[in-house]
Amino acid sequence: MGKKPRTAQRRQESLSRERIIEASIEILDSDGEEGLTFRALSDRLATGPGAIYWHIDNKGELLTAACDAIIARAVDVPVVGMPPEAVIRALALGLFDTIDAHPWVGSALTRAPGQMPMVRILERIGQQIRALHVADEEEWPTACALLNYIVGVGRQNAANAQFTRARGLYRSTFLESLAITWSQLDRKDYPFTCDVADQLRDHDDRADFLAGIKLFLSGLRSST
Amino acid sequence: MGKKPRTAQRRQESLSRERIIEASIEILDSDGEEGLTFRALSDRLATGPGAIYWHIDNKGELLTAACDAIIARAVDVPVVGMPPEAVIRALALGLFDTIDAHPWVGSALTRAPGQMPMVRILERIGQQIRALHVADEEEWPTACALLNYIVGVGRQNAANAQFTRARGLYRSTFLESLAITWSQLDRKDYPFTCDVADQLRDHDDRADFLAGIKLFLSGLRSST
DNA sequence: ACCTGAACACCGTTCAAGT
DNA sequence: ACCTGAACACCGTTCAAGT
Repeated sequence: MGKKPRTAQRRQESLSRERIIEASIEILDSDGEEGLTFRALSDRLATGPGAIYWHIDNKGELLTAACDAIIARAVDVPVVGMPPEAVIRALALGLFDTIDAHPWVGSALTRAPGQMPMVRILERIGQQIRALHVADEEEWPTACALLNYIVGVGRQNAANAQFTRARGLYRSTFLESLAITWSQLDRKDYPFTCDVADQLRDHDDRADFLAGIKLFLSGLRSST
Repeated sequence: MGKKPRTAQRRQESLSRERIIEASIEILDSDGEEGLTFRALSDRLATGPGAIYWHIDNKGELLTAACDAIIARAVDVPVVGMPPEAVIRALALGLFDTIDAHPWVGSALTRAPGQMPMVRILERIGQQIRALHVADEEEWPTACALLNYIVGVGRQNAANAQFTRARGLYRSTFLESLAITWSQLDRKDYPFTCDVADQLRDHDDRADFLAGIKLFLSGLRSST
Protein backbone atom coordinates (compact mmCIF):
# COMPACT_ATOMS: atom_id res chain seq x y z
CA MET A 1 0.00 0.00 0.00
CA GLY A 2 1.10 3.52 -0.79
CA LYS A 3 2.40 5.82 1.85
CA LYS A 4 -0.45 8.28 1.41
CA PRO A 5 -3.64 8.27 -0.63
CA ARG A 6 -3.53 10.85 -3.35
CA THR A 7 -6.87 12.08 -4.60
CA ALA A 8 -5.31 13.90 -7.52
CA GLN A 9 -2.44 12.61 -9.56
CA ARG A 10 0.85 14.39 -9.58
CA ARG A 11 0.49 17.84 -11.01
CA GLN A 12 1.73 18.59 -14.51
CA GLU A 13 2.32 22.32 -14.31
CA SER A 14 4.72 23.62 -11.73
CA LEU A 15 3.44 25.38 -8.65
CA SER A 16 2.79 29.09 -8.78
CA ARG A 17 1.35 31.76 -6.56
CA GLU A 18 -1.71 31.92 -8.83
CA ARG A 19 -2.39 28.18 -8.71
CA ILE A 20 -2.03 28.20 -4.93
CA ILE A 21 -4.50 31.07 -4.54
CA GLU A 22 -6.94 29.45 -6.95
CA ALA A 23 -6.84 26.17 -5.02
CA SER A 24 -7.22 28.05 -1.72
CA ILE A 25 -10.38 29.74 -2.95
CA GLU A 26 -11.83 26.37 -3.96
CA ILE A 27 -11.13 24.95 -0.51
CA LEU A 28 -12.41 28.04 1.30
CA ASP A 29 -15.63 28.01 -0.69
CA SER A 30 -16.34 24.33 -0.16
CA ASP A 31 -14.99 23.73 3.35
CA GLY A 32 -14.97 27.17 4.93
CA GLU A 33 -12.23 29.00 6.71
CA GLU A 34 -11.19 26.20 9.03
CA GLY A 35 -11.03 23.83 6.05
CA LEU A 36 -8.06 25.68 4.60
CA THR A 37 -4.97 24.08 6.09
CA PHE A 38 -1.55 23.80 4.56
CA ARG A 39 -1.96 20.05 4.55
CA ALA A 40 -5.32 20.09 2.75
CA LEU A 41 -3.93 22.65 0.34
CA SER A 42 -0.73 20.77 -0.44
CA ASP A 43 -2.74 17.55 -0.84
CA ARG A 44 -4.93 19.21 -3.47
CA LEU A 45 -1.86 20.58 -5.20
CA ALA A 46 -0.12 17.21 -4.97
CA THR A 47 2.88 18.52 -3.11
CA GLY A 48 4.24 18.94 0.41
CA PRO A 49 3.25 21.66 2.88
CA GLY A 50 6.69 23.22 2.71
CA ALA A 51 6.48 23.83 -1.04
CA ILE A 52 3.76 26.41 -0.52
CA TYR A 53 6.08 28.51 1.60
CA TRP A 54 8.30 29.02 -1.40
CA HIS A 55 5.54 31.08 -3.02
CA ILE A 56 3.61 32.47 -0.06
CA ASP A 57 4.82 34.08 3.17
CA ASN A 58 2.26 32.70 5.60
CA LYS A 59 -1.39 31.86 6.03
CA GLY A 60 -2.46 35.44 6.64
CA GLU A 61 -0.99 36.60 3.36
CA LEU A 62 -2.65 33.67 1.60
CA LEU A 63 -6.07 34.64 2.97
CA THR A 64 -5.60 38.28 2.00
CA ALA A 65 -4.54 37.32 -1.52
CA ALA A 66 -7.51 34.97 -1.97
CA CYS A 67 -9.82 37.66 -0.62
CA ASP A 68 -8.37 40.22 -3.00
CA ALA A 69 -9.01 37.99 -6.02
CA ILE A 70 -12.70 37.77 -5.07
CA ILE A 71 -13.07 41.47 -4.28
CA ALA A 72 -11.40 42.53 -7.51
CA ARG A 73 -14.19 40.77 -9.39
CA ALA A 74 -16.99 41.98 -7.12
CA VAL A 75 -15.97 45.61 -7.42
CA ASP A 76 -15.91 45.52 -11.20
CA VAL A 77 -19.47 46.75 -11.79
CA PRO A 78 -20.73 48.90 -14.66
CA VAL A 79 -20.60 52.60 -13.82
CA VAL A 80 -21.11 54.54 -17.03
CA GLY A 81 -24.09 56.83 -17.19
CA MET A 82 -25.49 55.83 -13.82
CA PRO A 83 -26.18 58.39 -11.11
CA PRO A 84 -23.72 58.10 -8.20
CA GLU A 85 -26.36 56.93 -5.75
CA ALA A 86 -27.36 54.08 -8.03
CA VAL A 87 -23.72 53.05 -8.42
CA ILE A 88 -23.29 53.05 -4.65
CA ARG A 89 -26.36 50.88 -4.25
CA ALA A 90 -25.19 48.45 -6.95
CA LEU A 91 -21.70 48.33 -5.43
CA ALA A 92 -23.06 47.76 -1.94
CA LEU A 93 -25.46 45.01 -3.00
CA GLY A 94 -22.78 43.34 -5.10
CA LEU A 95 -20.43 43.26 -2.13
CA PHE A 96 -23.17 42.03 0.19
CA ASP A 97 -23.90 39.14 -2.15
CA THR A 98 -20.23 38.38 -2.63
CA ILE A 99 -19.53 38.19 1.09
CA ASP A 100 -22.66 36.09 1.49
CA ALA A 101 -21.45 33.67 -1.19
CA HIS A 102 -17.89 33.57 0.23
CA PRO A 103 -18.29 34.07 4.00
CA TRP A 104 -14.53 33.80 4.60
CA VAL A 105 -14.06 37.00 2.56
CA GLY A 106 -15.70 38.97 5.35
CA SER A 107 -13.19 38.04 8.02
CA ALA A 108 -10.27 38.27 5.61
CA LEU A 109 -11.25 41.87 4.83
CA THR A 110 -11.26 42.81 8.48
CA ARG A 111 -7.85 41.29 9.01
CA ALA A 112 -6.21 43.31 6.25
CA PRO A 113 -6.81 46.96 7.12
CA GLY A 114 -5.52 49.42 4.54
CA GLN A 115 -4.43 46.57 2.28
CA MET A 116 -5.35 46.06 -1.35
CA PRO A 117 -8.79 44.46 -1.06
CA MET A 118 -10.02 47.26 1.19
CA VAL A 119 -8.43 49.92 -0.98
CA ARG A 120 -10.28 48.59 -4.03
CA ILE A 121 -13.58 49.14 -2.26
CA LEU A 122 -12.59 52.49 -0.79
CA GLU A 123 -11.63 53.76 -4.23
CA ARG A 124 -14.94 52.85 -5.88
CA ILE A 125 -16.95 54.33 -3.05
CA GLY A 126 -14.76 57.41 -2.88
CA GLN A 127 -15.22 58.17 -6.56
CA GLN A 128 -18.99 58.15 -6.13
CA ILE A 129 -18.86 60.23 -2.95
CA ARG A 130 -16.84 62.73 -4.92
CA ALA A 131 -19.42 62.70 -7.71
CA LEU A 132 -22.02 63.60 -5.10
CA HIS A 133 -20.11 66.82 -4.40
CA VAL A 134 -19.56 66.19 -0.73
CA ALA A 135 -17.45 68.89 0.95
CA ASP A 136 -13.72 68.20 0.59
CA GLU A 137 -13.02 67.57 4.24
CA GLU A 138 -16.07 65.30 4.49
CA GLU A 139 -15.07 63.01 1.61
CA TRP A 140 -12.83 60.80 3.63
CA PRO A 141 -15.00 60.28 6.73
CA THR A 142 -18.05 59.74 4.51
CA ALA A 143 -16.36 57.15 2.31
CA CYS A 144 -14.97 55.52 5.44
CA ALA A 145 -18.34 55.29 7.11
CA LEU A 146 -19.96 53.80 4.03
CA LEU A 147 -17.11 51.34 3.53
CA ASN A 148 -17.33 50.23 7.11
CA TYR A 149 -21.07 49.90 7.01
CA ILE A 150 -20.94 47.71 3.91
CA VAL A 151 -18.16 45.46 5.15
CA GLY A 152 -19.46 45.42 8.71
CA VAL A 153 -23.00 44.43 7.86
CA GLY A 154 -21.93 42.05 5.11
CA ARG A 155 -19.62 40.36 7.56
CA GLN A 156 -22.28 40.13 10.24
CA ASN A 157 -24.72 38.61 7.78
CA ALA A 158 -22.15 36.05 6.66
CA ALA A 159 -21.36 35.24 10.30
CA ASN A 160 -25.03 34.49 10.91
CA ALA A 161 -25.08 32.10 7.97
CA GLN A 162 -21.88 30.41 9.11
CA PHE A 163 -23.13 30.13 12.67
CA THR A 164 -26.25 28.44 11.36
CA ARG A 165 -24.45 26.07 9.02
CA ALA A 166 -21.91 25.11 11.66
CA ARG A 167 -24.76 23.85 13.79
CA GLY A 168 -26.26 21.98 10.86
CA LEU A 169 -29.43 24.07 10.99
CA TYR A 170 -31.48 25.66 8.29
CA ARG A 171 -31.80 29.41 8.34
CA SER A 172 -35.51 29.22 9.07
CA THR A 173 -35.15 26.87 12.05
CA PHE A 174 -32.30 28.95 13.44
CA LEU A 175 -34.32 32.16 13.20
CA GLU A 176 -37.33 30.36 14.63
CA SER A 177 -35.45 29.20 17.73
CA LEU A 178 -33.85 32.61 18.11
CA ALA A 179 -37.27 34.28 17.88
CA ILE A 180 -38.53 32.01 20.66
CA THR A 181 -35.53 32.77 22.88
CA TRP A 182 -35.99 36.49 22.33
CA SER A 183 -39.70 36.46 23.01
CA GLN A 184 -39.06 34.67 26.30
CA LEU A 185 -36.76 37.40 27.60
CA ASP A 186 -37.93 39.42 30.58
CA ARG A 187 -40.22 42.08 29.16
CA LYS A 188 -39.17 44.54 31.83
CA ASP A 189 -35.54 44.56 30.73
CA TYR A 190 -35.95 43.77 27.03
CA PRO A 191 -39.16 45.39 25.74
CA PHE A 192 -37.80 46.18 22.30
CA THR A 193 -36.20 42.78 21.68
CA CYS A 194 -39.38 41.00 22.84
CA ASP A 195 -41.55 43.00 20.46
CA VAL A 196 -39.21 42.62 17.57
CA ALA A 197 -38.79 38.85 17.94
CA ASP A 198 -41.67 38.23 15.55
CA GLN A 199 -40.15 40.35 12.82
CA LEU A 200 -36.95 38.36 13.15
CA ARG A 201 -38.61 35.21 11.84
CA ASP A 202 -39.11 36.30 8.28
CA HIS A 203 -37.02 39.40 7.84
CA ASP A 204 -34.86 39.90 4.77
CA ASP A 205 -31.23 40.63 5.62
CA ARG A 206 -30.58 41.99 2.17
CA ALA A 207 -33.50 44.43 2.39
CA ASP A 208 -32.40 45.58 5.86
CA PHE A 209 -28.91 46.12 4.50
CA LEU A 210 -30.28 48.24 1.67
CA ALA A 211 -32.45 50.21 4.11
CA GLY A 212 -29.28 51.23 5.95
CA ILE A 213 -27.67 52.35 2.69
CA LYS A 214 -30.71 54.44 1.89
CA LEU A 215 -30.66 56.04 5.32
CA PHE A 216 -27.06 56.88 4.75
CA LEU A 217 -27.66 58.41 1.36
CA SER A 218 -30.58 60.48 2.54
CA GLY A 219 -28.47 61.70 5.46
CA LEU A 220 -25.87 62.70 2.91
CA ARG A 221 -28.40 64.53 0.77
CA SER A 222 -29.83 66.48 3.69
CA SER A 223 -26.39 67.62 4.87
CA THR A 224 -25.03 68.88 1.52
CA MET B 1 12.97 19.47 40.71
CA GLY B 2 9.22 19.95 40.46
CA LYS B 3 7.24 18.58 37.60
CA LYS B 4 6.08 22.00 36.45
CA PRO B 5 6.86 25.55 37.50
CA ARG B 6 3.88 27.18 39.10
CA THR B 7 3.73 30.93 38.95
CA ALA B 8 0.78 31.08 41.29
CA GLN B 9 0.37 28.87 44.28
CA ARG B 10 -2.44 26.39 44.43
CA ARG B 11 -5.76 28.18 44.47
CA GLN B 12 -7.73 28.46 47.68
CA GLU B 13 -11.24 28.92 46.38
CA SER B 14 -12.68 26.25 44.16
CA LEU B 15 -13.07 26.84 40.47
CA SER B 16 -16.21 28.48 39.17
CA ARG B 17 -17.56 29.76 35.88
CA GLU B 18 -17.15 33.32 37.18
CA ARG B 19 -13.52 32.88 38.16
CA ILE B 20 -12.75 31.30 34.80
CA ILE B 21 -14.33 34.15 32.88
CA GLU B 22 -12.59 36.74 35.04
CA ALA B 23 -9.20 35.11 34.44
CA SER B 24 -9.96 34.84 30.71
CA ILE B 25 -10.63 38.56 30.48
CA GLU B 26 -7.33 39.30 32.20
CA ILE B 27 -5.46 37.13 29.72
CA LEU B 28 -7.35 38.49 26.71
CA ASP B 29 -6.63 42.06 27.75
CA SER B 30 -2.95 41.53 28.36
CA ASP B 31 -2.03 38.97 25.70
CA GLY B 32 -4.76 39.32 23.08
CA GLU B 33 -6.95 36.75 21.50
CA GLU B 34 -4.23 34.26 20.61
CA GLY B 35 -2.90 34.49 24.18
CA LEU B 36 -5.98 32.81 25.56
CA THR B 37 -5.29 29.08 25.51
CA PHE B 38 -6.65 26.43 27.81
CA ARG B 39 -3.12 25.80 29.00
CA ALA B 40 -2.40 29.45 29.82
CA LEU B 41 -5.78 29.71 31.47
CA SER B 42 -5.42 26.58 33.58
CA ASP B 43 -1.92 27.66 34.56
CA ARG B 44 -3.24 30.95 35.85
CA LEU B 45 -6.02 29.16 37.70
CA ALA B 46 -3.53 26.60 39.06
CA THR B 47 -5.38 23.62 37.66
CA GLY B 48 -5.38 21.31 34.64
CA PRO B 49 -6.88 22.09 31.23
CA GLY B 50 -9.57 19.47 31.69
CA ALA B 51 -10.95 21.11 34.83
CA ILE B 52 -12.16 24.07 32.82
CA TYR B 53 -14.38 21.85 30.73
CA TRP B 54 -16.37 21.00 33.81
CA HIS B 55 -17.61 24.60 33.92
CA ILE B 56 -17.43 25.69 30.30
CA ASP B 57 -18.54 23.96 27.10
CA ASN B 58 -15.79 25.06 24.75
CA LYS B 59 -13.60 27.97 23.76
CA GLY B 60 -16.28 29.69 21.73
CA GLU B 61 -18.66 29.80 24.68
CA LEU B 62 -15.86 31.11 26.87
CA LEU B 63 -15.16 33.97 24.48
CA THR B 64 -18.83 34.86 24.22
CA ALA B 65 -19.22 34.86 28.00
CA ALA B 66 -16.13 37.04 28.49
CA CYS B 67 -17.40 39.39 25.80
CA ASP B 68 -20.80 39.59 27.42
CA ALA B 69 -19.31 40.60 30.76
CA ILE B 70 -17.57 43.54 29.09
CA ILE B 71 -20.57 44.58 27.00
CA ALA B 72 -22.90 44.47 29.99
CA ARG B 73 -20.78 47.16 31.62
CA ALA B 74 -20.33 49.23 28.45
CA VAL B 75 -24.02 49.38 27.73
CA ASP B 76 -24.90 50.58 31.19
CA VAL B 77 -24.88 54.31 30.43
CA PRO B 78 -27.06 57.03 32.00
CA VAL B 79 -30.23 57.61 30.01
CA VAL B 80 -32.58 59.68 32.14
CA GLY B 81 -33.64 63.03 30.77
CA MET B 82 -31.41 62.89 27.71
CA PRO B 83 -32.83 63.25 24.19
CA PRO B 84 -32.72 59.94 22.25
CA GLU B 85 -30.14 61.17 19.78
CA ALA B 86 -27.77 62.10 22.60
CA VAL B 87 -28.22 58.69 24.19
CA ILE B 88 -27.47 56.99 20.87
CA ARG B 89 -24.31 59.05 20.50
CA ALA B 90 -23.20 58.28 24.06
CA LEU B 91 -23.96 54.59 23.58
CA ALA B 92 -22.10 54.46 20.29
CA LEU B 93 -19.04 56.26 21.61
CA GLY B 94 -18.99 54.11 24.73
CA LEU B 95 -19.03 50.95 22.64
CA PHE B 96 -16.38 52.31 20.29
CA ASP B 97 -14.08 53.00 23.23
CA THR B 98 -14.82 49.65 24.82
CA ILE B 99 -13.99 47.70 21.67
CA ASP B 100 -10.88 49.82 21.27
CA ALA B 101 -9.79 49.01 24.83
CA HIS B 102 -10.62 45.30 24.44
CA PRO B 103 -10.00 44.48 20.77
CA TRP B 104 -10.97 40.82 21.22
CA VAL B 105 -14.51 41.95 22.10
CA GLY B 106 -15.02 42.99 18.48
CA SER B 107 -14.43 39.58 17.00
CA ALA B 108 -16.26 37.83 19.82
CA LEU B 109 -19.34 39.93 19.06
CA THR B 110 -19.31 38.95 15.42
CA ARG B 111 -19.02 35.29 16.27
CA ALA B 112 -22.11 35.28 18.49
CA PRO B 113 -24.98 36.50 16.30
CA GLY B 114 -28.27 36.87 18.12
CA GLN B 115 -26.64 35.92 21.42
CA MET B 116 -26.75 37.84 24.67
CA PRO B 117 -24.01 40.42 24.11
CA MET B 118 -25.54 41.50 20.81
CA VAL B 119 -29.04 41.52 22.25
CA ARG B 120 -27.93 43.88 25.02
CA ILE B 121 -26.81 46.39 22.42
CA LEU B 122 -29.83 45.87 20.19
CA GLU B 123 -32.17 46.53 23.10
CA ARG B 124 -30.56 49.83 24.10
CA ILE B 125 -30.48 51.07 20.53
CA GLY B 126 -34.01 49.85 19.85
CA GLN B 127 -35.43 51.73 22.82
CA GLN B 128 -33.96 54.97 21.51
CA ILE B 129 -35.10 54.31 17.96
CA ARG B 130 -38.56 53.83 19.38
CA ALA B 131 -38.29 57.11 21.28
CA LEU B 132 -37.54 58.80 17.97
CA HIS B 133 -40.96 57.67 16.70
CA VAL B 134 -39.68 55.77 13.71
CA ALA B 135 -42.45 53.98 11.80
CA ASP B 136 -43.25 50.55 13.27
CA GLU B 137 -42.04 48.52 10.34
CA GLU B 138 -38.85 50.58 10.15
CA GLU B 139 -37.86 50.05 13.78
CA TRP B 140 -36.14 46.75 13.26
CA PRO B 141 -34.15 47.52 10.09
CA THR B 142 -33.11 50.89 11.54
CA ALA B 143 -31.93 49.44 14.85
CA CYS B 144 -30.19 46.68 12.92
CA ALA B 145 -28.37 49.08 10.64
CA LEU B 146 -27.20 51.20 13.55
CA LEU B 147 -26.12 48.16 15.55
CA ASN B 148 -24.17 46.84 12.63
CA TYR B 149 -22.56 50.16 11.91
CA ILE B 150 -21.38 50.52 15.51
CA VAL B 151 -20.05 47.00 15.84
CA GLY B 152 -18.68 46.94 12.31
CA VAL B 153 -16.73 50.16 12.54
CA GLY B 154 -15.64 49.51 16.12
CA ARG B 155 -14.33 46.14 15.05
CA GLN B 156 -12.53 47.56 12.05
CA ASN B 157 -10.89 50.20 14.21
CA ALA B 158 -9.77 47.59 16.72
CA ALA B 159 -8.44 45.43 13.89
CA ASN B 160 -6.30 48.34 12.70
CA ALA B 161 -4.85 48.76 16.16
CA GLN B 162 -4.16 45.03 16.50
CA PHE B 163 -2.61 44.87 13.05
CA THR B 164 -0.29 47.69 14.06
CA ARG B 165 0.61 46.25 17.43
CA ALA B 166 1.23 42.79 15.99
CA ARG B 167 3.93 44.32 13.79
CA GLY B 168 5.43 46.18 16.73
CA LEU B 169 4.70 49.55 15.13
CA TYR B 170 3.34 52.74 16.51
CA ARG B 171 0.08 53.98 15.11
CA SER B 172 1.73 57.03 13.60
CA THR B 173 4.46 55.07 11.79
CA PHE B 174 1.91 52.57 10.52
CA LEU B 175 -0.32 55.33 9.14
CA GLU B 176 2.71 57.07 7.71
CA SER B 177 3.87 54.01 5.77
CA LEU B 178 0.30 53.34 4.63
CA ALA B 179 -0.04 56.94 3.43
CA ILE B 180 3.13 56.52 1.39
CA THR B 181 1.92 53.25 -0.14
CA TRP B 182 -1.40 54.83 -1.05
CA SER B 183 0.10 57.94 -2.57
CA GLN B 184 2.30 55.75 -4.77
CA LEU B 185 -0.67 53.96 -6.32
CA ASP B 186 -1.34 54.54 -10.01
CA ARG B 187 -3.27 57.79 -10.19
CA LYS B 188 -5.22 56.58 -13.19
CA ASP B 189 -6.79 53.68 -11.31
CA TYR B 190 -6.83 55.11 -7.78
CA PRO B 191 -7.46 58.87 -7.95
CA PHE B 192 -9.50 59.02 -4.76
CA THR B 193 -7.16 56.91 -2.67
CA CYS B 194 -4.14 58.91 -3.88
CA ASP B 195 -5.75 62.21 -2.93
CA VAL B 196 -6.95 60.98 0.39
CA ALA B 197 -3.61 59.50 1.44
CA ASP B 198 -2.61 62.74 3.12
CA GLN B 199 -5.73 62.87 5.23
CA LEU B 200 -4.99 59.34 6.41
CA ARG B 201 -1.89 60.47 8.26
CA ASP B 202 -3.57 62.44 10.98
CA HIS B 203 -7.20 61.50 10.86
CA ASP B 204 -9.17 60.74 14.00
CA ASP B 205 -10.91 57.35 13.87
CA ARG B 206 -13.21 58.31 16.69
CA ALA B 207 -14.32 61.51 14.96
CA ASP B 208 -14.91 59.64 11.69
CA PHE B 209 -16.97 57.10 13.58
CA LEU B 210 -19.08 59.86 15.07
CA ALA B 211 -19.49 61.51 11.67
CA GLY B 212 -21.09 58.28 10.41
CA ILE B 213 -23.47 58.24 13.39
CA LYS B 214 -24.48 61.81 12.67
CA LEU B 215 -25.09 61.02 9.01
CA PHE B 216 -27.28 58.17 10.11
CA LEU B 217 -29.27 60.27 12.53
CA SER B 218 -29.80 63.06 10.02
CA GLY B 219 -30.93 60.48 7.47
CA LEU B 220 -33.39 59.27 10.07
CA ARG B 221 -34.67 62.76 10.77
CA SER B 222 -35.20 63.57 7.11
CA SER B 223 -37.15 60.36 6.47
CA THR B 224 -39.59 60.61 9.39
C1' DA C 1 15.54 27.74 -8.16
C1' DC C 2 12.21 24.92 -6.56
C1' DC C 3 10.38 21.06 -4.09
C1' DT C 4 10.00 17.25 -0.38
C1' DG C 5 8.31 15.60 3.91
C1' DA C 6 9.81 14.69 8.54
C1' DA C 7 10.07 17.29 12.71
C1' DC C 8 8.98 21.09 16.09
C1' DA C 9 6.25 23.56 19.04
C1' DC C 10 2.16 24.36 19.62
C1' DC C 11 -3.36 23.97 19.70
C1' DG C 12 -8.57 22.40 21.62
C1' DT C 13 -10.63 18.59 23.52
C1' DT C 14 -11.32 14.00 25.72
C1' DC C 15 -11.21 10.69 29.26
C1' DA C 16 -9.69 7.21 32.58
C1' DA C 17 -8.37 7.79 37.01
C1' DG C 18 -8.43 10.02 41.24
C1' DT C 19 -10.70 12.69 45.56
C1' DA D 1 -19.54 16.43 42.13
C1' DC D 2 -15.39 18.12 40.85
C1' DC D 3 -10.60 17.88 39.50
C1' DT D 4 -6.15 15.91 37.35
C1' DG D 5 -3.02 15.53 33.58
C1' DA D 6 -1.62 12.36 30.05
C1' DA D 7 -3.02 11.44 25.44
C1' DC D 8 -5.22 12.30 20.80
C1' DA D 9 -5.73 14.44 16.62
C1' DC D 10 -4.81 18.16 14.86
C1' DC D 11 -2.46 22.98 13.57
C1' DG D 12 1.31 26.59 11.09
C1' DT D 13 5.93 26.75 10.16
C1' DT D 14 10.85 25.35 9.55
C1' DC D 15 14.61 23.13 7.48
C1' DA D 16 17.98 19.66 6.03
C1' DA D 17 18.05 17.12 2.14
C1' DG D 18 17.06 16.33 -2.45
C1' DT D 19 16.48 17.60 -7.88
